[in-house]
Amino acid sequence: MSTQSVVTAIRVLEAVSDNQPAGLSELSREVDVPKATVLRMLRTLAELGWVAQSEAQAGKWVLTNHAFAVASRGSSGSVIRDAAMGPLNALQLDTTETVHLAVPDRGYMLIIERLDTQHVLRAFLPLGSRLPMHASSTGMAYLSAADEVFVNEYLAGPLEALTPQTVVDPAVLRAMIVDTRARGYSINEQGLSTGITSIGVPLLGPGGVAAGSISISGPSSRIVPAKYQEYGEAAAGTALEISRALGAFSTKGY
Amino acid sequence: MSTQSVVTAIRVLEAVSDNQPAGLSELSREVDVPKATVLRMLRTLAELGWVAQSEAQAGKWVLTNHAFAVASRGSSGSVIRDAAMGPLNALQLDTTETVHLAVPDRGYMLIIERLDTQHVLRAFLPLGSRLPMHASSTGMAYLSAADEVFVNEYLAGPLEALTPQTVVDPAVLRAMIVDTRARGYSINEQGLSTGITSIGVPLLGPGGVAAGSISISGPSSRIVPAKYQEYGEAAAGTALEISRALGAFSTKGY
DNA sequence: CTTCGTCGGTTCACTGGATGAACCATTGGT
DNA sequence: ACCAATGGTTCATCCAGTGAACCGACGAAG
Repeated sequence: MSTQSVVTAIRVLEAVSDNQPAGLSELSREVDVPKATVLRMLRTLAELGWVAQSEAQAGKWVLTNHAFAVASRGSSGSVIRDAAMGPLNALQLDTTETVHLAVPDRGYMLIIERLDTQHVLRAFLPLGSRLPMHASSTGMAYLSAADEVFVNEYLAGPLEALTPQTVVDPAVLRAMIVDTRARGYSINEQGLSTGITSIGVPLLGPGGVAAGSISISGPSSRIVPAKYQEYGEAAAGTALEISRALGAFSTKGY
Repeated sequence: MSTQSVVTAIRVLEAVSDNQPAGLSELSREVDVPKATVLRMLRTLAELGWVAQSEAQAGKWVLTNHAFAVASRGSSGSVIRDAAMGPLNALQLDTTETVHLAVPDRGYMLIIERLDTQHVLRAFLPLGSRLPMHASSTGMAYLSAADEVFVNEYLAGPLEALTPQTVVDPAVLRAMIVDTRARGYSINEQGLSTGITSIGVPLLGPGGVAAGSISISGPSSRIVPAKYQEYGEAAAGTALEISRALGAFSTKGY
């Protein structure tokens, strides 16, 4: 509506982010705004240190680290991170498996922290990875704590299969969410990546609303069904601790 | 100069980032722009999903995770990350200590990846942390590979001491940079955090320009002088591999 | 070698979107 | 009851943002 130049600028910024080394005409097409305007936006954003011309390829634009710095410093995730790091550390040491901390972003789960296993066989989810909710244990855990409206909306949308094992049937997913609620933790067997299994538990923020989730992941050869309960309960205990720190159960309410 | 509304919007965004749950008047003062304008910016940014009103405290504004997602997805760091993860993984397994990947941002080093040690005694630098260059091994390593102009500029600025051991004398720092160049790695003994020692090596990008750095860190009780050389050389080897992957030495030139 | 299509980047007259002083309603401290 | 903050609204003024048309350069195709 208002401040359309700002809207354009941000859309340009996001377009740059999506198309990494992006050319002017390319961006102009993407955002559907005249080149002159796009260029002005890029110049302005460059002055502010958010984008820069790629040194490798003249004329191509890239995001700078500054954008990342600003976003990560202030992200609402940082509150969660502060509350979570201690307990997560303990959980990682207990289970010896990789532990993730994720927060929701528009239907995806965003990995904002990771504590690694000491095992040689280990998988990586780079910081900033976006995982579809239905294909990850963190996502399903989050959905199990999210309000019905959000869940319905999400399940109504297109659900991509990342592996042959990814569950994309809304009815089945709904049943899995119910199971997750009853059990206290979600289980994802190779739905995100072949050979990887993970266990997720939701985190609650102030007022008891879903704020994110944590997970324990590892190769399916190590994270076997016999361990699900042990890991699930360990993660649930950790999540409870974090949620409490976030003020999920404080009488102060919201 | 131009597109001042965009400038204002971004400045508001950064102000929100810096003051976490920030109030309207507070931001107005910070950015030195009338409340009405700030509010319009906030509303626009909210429409775009970059900021939101805190649920906990009405009227307070916070960054959303979406900002983080956009920035981290497109960050120029992602190119480095892709090139670095493999070699870093090997380095972590070799040394068994915590390994960091950092990129520069306006005089700070930004931690964009971390691979954890398996030791119980371990320190955390949350992902997204900003470390002053002169107080970190990653920073000094970066400076050792950066061009003179940048180094002079940085050393001319205010240099904060984070611990009693932090070196803040420009002349001493300059000597340390020379040493780092000769040695191939930087050493930081408790200059960032008491009890933590770390070894850093710069990464070079296309054209041989400094692009970031990696480090090995751990408690000073484990990272003792006797190990400096071993770790330093291991890190240097890893850095060389990453720099090569980044095209630092490709004949293709800049 | 010429032509064509694309690229990144520039120019400039027009106008509608952005601006900010002054305003209101609430809240909390004394 | 008062005062000084807060978050949020209004609206006349005007200048910043817009975008069609332009340029020179490059690469592929004829």
